[in-house]
Amino acid sequence: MRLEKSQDFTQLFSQKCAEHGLKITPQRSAVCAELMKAKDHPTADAVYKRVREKLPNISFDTVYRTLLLFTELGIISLVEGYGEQKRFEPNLHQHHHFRCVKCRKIFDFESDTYDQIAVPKEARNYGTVIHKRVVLEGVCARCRRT
Amino acid sequence: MRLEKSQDFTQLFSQKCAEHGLKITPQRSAVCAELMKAKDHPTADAVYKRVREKLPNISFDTVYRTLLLFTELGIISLVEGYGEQKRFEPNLHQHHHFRCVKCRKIFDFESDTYDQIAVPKEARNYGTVIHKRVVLEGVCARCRRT
DNA sequence: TACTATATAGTAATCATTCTTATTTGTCAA
DNA sequence: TTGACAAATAAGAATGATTACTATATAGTA
Repeated sequence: MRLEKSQDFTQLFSQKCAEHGLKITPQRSAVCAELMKAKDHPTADAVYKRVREKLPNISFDTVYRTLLLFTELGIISLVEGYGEQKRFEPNLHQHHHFRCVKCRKIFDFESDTYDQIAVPKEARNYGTVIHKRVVLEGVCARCRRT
Repeated sequence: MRLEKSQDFTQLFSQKCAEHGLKITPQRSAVCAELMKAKDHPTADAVYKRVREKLPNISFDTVYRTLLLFTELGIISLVEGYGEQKRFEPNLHQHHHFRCVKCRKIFDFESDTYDQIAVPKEARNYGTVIHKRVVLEGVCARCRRT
C-alpha cells in the first residue's frame, strides 16, 4: 500500500530524527511541513520564502542546513546535477550517462534500446521534447574499490 | 557516415564562426582544440587549466565566455542540470523528469515502461547503479505559447 | 526544573559565474 | 599591404549561491 505523502514525511521525519538522535525543532517541523505540500522542485531560497510565512524569524542558513540534513537522512533527495559547476559535453552524438555519486565523474554510453524507447503520452503533454537521455546514478568501479 | 571528432569540431567551428560573423582567434582555436581532445565532461576551470598549457596568458573569463559561445553555437553542449541552484526533490517515488529548457521548470511523470528498461552491460561495467531516471529536455507547453 | 548536547540566527567567507572597462586584434575594403 | 573599426581579450570587480563560524538559545532528558 502506498502511503499518503503527508504520512510518508511525518513518519520518516520523526523516525529518522529518533534514529539519529536529532532534535525535533519548530524550524525543522516547519521545513518538513512545507516540503510535504510542495508539488515542485524548489530551490533552498523558495523553501525559505515559504517557511518564513509561518516562522518569520527563521534564517536562510537554517533552512539550507535543514534541507541538506533531510537529504542526508533520505527524507528528500536532490535533483541530479543541480548545484554543481557547469560541465561541458564535447560528445554531440546521442548517448546516455552514468554518473558516479562519489567522484562525480560522468561516463558516456550508447544504447539503441534507450534511444528507441518512446516518450510517454503524459510527458508529451508537458511540452515538446528536444532531447532524451537516460541518467544512471551510482558508484563507479573505482570508487567502489576504495 | 560518422565523421571523426576532430573533423566535426574543426568543421563546425569554422562553419559556425562564418555563419555568425565571429572572429577566429588563437584563444578560440585553442579552446576548440582542447575540446576536440577531451574524453570527459570538463568544468570551465578544467578547460582553462588545459588551454593555459598552450596559451599561458589566456584569461579564465575568455575560456568561460568561449565555452558558453560554443554552447550557443551548438559545437558542444551543457550536461543537463549542472550549473544551477540546488533543487530539492520531495517526491521519493520512482519517477522521471521533463525539464523545460526555457523556464527551467521540472515536471515529474511516472512510466512503467521506463522503470522496466534494463541497464545495458556497458553501463553496468562502469559501476553499481543505484538510481535510474529518464530525463527529457524540451520546451513546456506554457513557454511554447509565449 | 536544571543540565547539556544540539540547533539556531546572524554574519562572514568562499567559490562559481557574470559584468565592466580599457586595450588589443582579426577582418575587410581600399 | 595598410588603415579603420567592430569584435574580442585580459584583468579585475560585482553578484549570487553556498558553506563556515560563533555566540546564544533550546529540545530532550534526568
